[in-house]
Amino acid sequence: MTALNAARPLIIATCARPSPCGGCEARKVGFCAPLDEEALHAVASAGERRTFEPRQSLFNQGDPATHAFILHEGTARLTHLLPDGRQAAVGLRFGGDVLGFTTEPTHHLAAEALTMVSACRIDRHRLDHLLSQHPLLERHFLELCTRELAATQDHLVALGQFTAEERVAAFLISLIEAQECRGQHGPTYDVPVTRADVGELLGLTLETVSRAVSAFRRRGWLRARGVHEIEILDRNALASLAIGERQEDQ
Amino acid sequence: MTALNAARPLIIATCARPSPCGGCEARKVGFCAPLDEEALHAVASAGERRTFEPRQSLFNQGDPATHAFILHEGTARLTHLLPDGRQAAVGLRFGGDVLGFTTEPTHHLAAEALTMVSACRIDRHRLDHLLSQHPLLERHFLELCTRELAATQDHLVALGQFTAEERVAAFLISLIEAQECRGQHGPTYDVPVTRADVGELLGLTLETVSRAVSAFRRRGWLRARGVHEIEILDRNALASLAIGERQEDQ
DNA sequence: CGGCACTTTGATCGTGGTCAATAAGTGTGG
DNA sequence: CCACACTTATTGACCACGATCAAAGTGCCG
Repeated sequence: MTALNAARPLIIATCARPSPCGGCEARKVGFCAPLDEEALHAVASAGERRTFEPRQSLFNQGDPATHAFILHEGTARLTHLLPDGRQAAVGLRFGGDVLGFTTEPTHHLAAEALTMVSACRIDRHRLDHLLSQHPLLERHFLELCTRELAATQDHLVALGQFTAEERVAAFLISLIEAQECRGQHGPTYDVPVTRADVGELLGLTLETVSRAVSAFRRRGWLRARGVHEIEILDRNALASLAIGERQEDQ
Repeated sequence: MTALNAARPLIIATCARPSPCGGCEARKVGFCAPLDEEALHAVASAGERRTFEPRQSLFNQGDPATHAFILHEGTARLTHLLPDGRQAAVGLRFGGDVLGFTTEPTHHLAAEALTMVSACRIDRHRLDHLLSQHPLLERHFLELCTRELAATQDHLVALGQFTAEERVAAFLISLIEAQECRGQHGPTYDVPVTRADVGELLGLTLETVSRAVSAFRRRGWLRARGVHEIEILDRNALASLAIGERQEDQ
């Protein structure tokens, strides 16, 4: 058993990562981070800026995959609907992430805004062309995709092996980390999703999610500040659950 | 509810896909498919061919990610070990797939051979260099990564929403499809994994996997031919479970 | 204030986990 | 070739975690 693995919580969330370079807001994170001027301009002019209301969909499952989206502001989630009506959420996406970039002719997932979202909608063919024109851009896409894959694999491990409380803890920790990556610090974080949304992300019912949060609150690990805001009181306790160290204590 | 979604089973398996081009065996599928002569030669000479016994590991969780592997022959699996000893499997990988290609300094997953495996081990820096030299190669990597992501998302949906029998059915169907992609046809397929392995892939115990297979056998959906070989008798029944149409019938 | 969506909590049930015993393969050496 | 050890698979009995069903409770917006 190779014990010393750098354990990390499930990441439903942060695929794009911050980069040290400064400049305009949109460039600090993810997609726009290390691109040269030319590529940046090419992408901006090839795409079309759009905004979406909360719960509005960027694209639906089954839609022809004619466009990809680059998320600038806000939070979105990717969902999959099963033939019998069950719905699963595959992850959350934030500023800097790319959505709907697929090799298949139709979107296999739907993308839905959770908050106000501003995104750049770009034609797939034009994007492919841009990728072959700008090696840096293509490299950047490969890196984003690799990270997104790693995050999805973490999520998969969590759904395969974690208990309900571990999953909820992992969700909270990765939500926090996503916000810290984007400059939101302090013990208070906002939770832009309902209990039902969290349930769909974690393969749990909304009641089970609620019970887990209540249990954390009862143990003094967190406190509710308004409905969609939480204050973390014992991050270590949550983090320990979130990486899959079984709780021996109470 | 956009009903007409092209439903597909969970794919723990096939990321590389066959390509129409002929030529040497290694080129028919996945990694080596559409590469130009030059890139192909460059990769072959930069990497080092290695073979692995069943249950031998290509790399371990926590190892420095100094090399990536291109799988030529055989089946491998990617696993993650939790601090408390629980183990999860993230997927199976076959000929043409790339393993251990990560942006992080260490491998977060382990890769283990299930059958005899022949793979090409290549230094990460040299690979990065090759990628920037050969746009076709980089494009190919991006495509593989995108497919692997889609497969992992399917897997995730299955672990989030499927019952035990649905998961096992989905596993069998995707195993079959992976073999058909690689030229193995006929109603008989081999299952290069133990019940415990399947359990780790599906977030189930080995007993539950065994019960599901027994149930399928009892219903006349399949028959065991030797230990690691099954004959599919009613593929439609399995496929229906595998895409998440709830079984009304017994 | 009413209406509505979301959350919390409780009671009960069922799927799948756990523990255990047996059976069936698989490989090794006598 | 069989005996033996060992791994893997099957099946059963029981139990627990989380789903389901149900009913308050809470916050938000018109």
